[in-house]
Amino acid sequence: MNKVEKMLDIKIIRENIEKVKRAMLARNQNIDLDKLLNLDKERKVLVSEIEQLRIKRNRWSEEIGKLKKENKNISSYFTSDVNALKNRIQEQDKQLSAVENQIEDFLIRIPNIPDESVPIGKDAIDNKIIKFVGEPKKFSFNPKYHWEIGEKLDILDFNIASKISGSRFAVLKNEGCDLERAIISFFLDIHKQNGYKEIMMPYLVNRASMRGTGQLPNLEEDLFRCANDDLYLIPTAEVSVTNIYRDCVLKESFLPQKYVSYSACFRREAGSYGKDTKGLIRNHQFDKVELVKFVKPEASDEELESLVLDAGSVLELLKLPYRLVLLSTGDIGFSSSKTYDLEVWFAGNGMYKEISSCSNFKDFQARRMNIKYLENKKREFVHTLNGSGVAVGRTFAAILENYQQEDGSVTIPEVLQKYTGFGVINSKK
RNA sequence: GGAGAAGUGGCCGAGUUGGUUUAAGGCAUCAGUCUCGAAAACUGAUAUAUGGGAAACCGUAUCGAGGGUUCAAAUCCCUCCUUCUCCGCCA
Repeated sequence: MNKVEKMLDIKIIRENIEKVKRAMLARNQNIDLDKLLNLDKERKVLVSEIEQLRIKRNRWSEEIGKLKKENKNISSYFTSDVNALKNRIQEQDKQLSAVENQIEDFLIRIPNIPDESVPIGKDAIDNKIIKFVGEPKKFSFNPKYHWEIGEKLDILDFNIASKISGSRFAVLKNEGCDLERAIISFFLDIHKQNGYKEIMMPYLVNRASMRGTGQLPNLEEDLFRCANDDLYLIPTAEVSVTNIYRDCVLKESFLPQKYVSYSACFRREAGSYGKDTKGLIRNHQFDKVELVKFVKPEASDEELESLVLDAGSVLELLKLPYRLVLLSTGDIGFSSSKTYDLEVWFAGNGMYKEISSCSNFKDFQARRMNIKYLENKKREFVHTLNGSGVAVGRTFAAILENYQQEDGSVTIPEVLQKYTGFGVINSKK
């Protein structure tokens, strides 16, 4: 299987070398593609040499087999040539697998090619704001940060969290628990109404799954790993859900498949030491409702747009102001071809912050995972997409900040009240 | 964690003394014959990847994964994975 995956990938690079080079440049990636192509040529030569040797060997063996069946003397066939042939094949085979390993190592680290509609840019500064939805509320007082509000209401506790686990963890208490569960249920219900099937997946996955969606090998340092069992904690339900169809051939009529999945997510947040150290924004463990789609290639552009609408719909229903941003080539993730971020308004900071990331991976993940479908009796790779629908912890925080009242209480968005059973969280003090 | 059994093509299932076996047989699917039409029956086709070729076609690899023995492995040896059964332990 791995060999298949390699060769298909390299075929595309071989045939579109200039395009791939430009794409890597746009991503600020320094990958020696010429070296890769040389390895590819080397591979080709070795393969055909080995094939020639095998043809010889197979004919020879066949001959011996025939004679043996007829009980004829075969000793004359065992000349030193036969052994030489065998040894030669073994040697060449070793060389080949060394070359293939090098190619594999190259390919697995090459990111996806950005879609043509993605703005070229160095980083987040070159992202393009598409639209604003809803308007930030004007406060007659100085709005507080969500962790201040939450601790005062005794629904968040970071002291206990750091004692039990360390920094970047949160403990939810009292109505905080209700609110968290309410948000999760609300998200799931809305997305199910929009045609997504709910699924609950394992939080621990193997290496192959992480490679499939593209977290490995490059993002290893941002993953929690259980060394004894060589399992990883998922940084997003995307990993478990997208891998459902790894090594599968789907019927055309089966597509599109749309899933919604709640999960806890785990991230080491290596390299973000200074950022968002307080509150719920950047924790090692957080809840998220994820949307995942498997679609036919010609549908994926459109499916990304509808995915963005589906993610945005829950924010609109919660009446949380947000803006939609198209990420530049310098800011999109490793596996993605095109990504929109939804950034929700945080009244405390007075800024928009990411609450959902919706991506079209095209066939990038499908190639890694070998997910195909039958198109006119031919097998083609599916396209995969996913997006948060949306991050639960950040929604919790956004509600606190946007719905805070001057007296320190927080009102609950109307659509959530049937889930929480209450309309306001008051201070107990 | 301990003991045992098994993993073959879309599915079922042969193969177990290594040798014209990519793999019998059945089911399913597709096409054709027959029929007014259908069923039945009959005939034929039906894996994937990759290399060569305009094509017909030819080659190579693949019988859970990886490695080994051999001129030759689905068949022998080693490691790993998965599933099932029994025991133990815990929810």
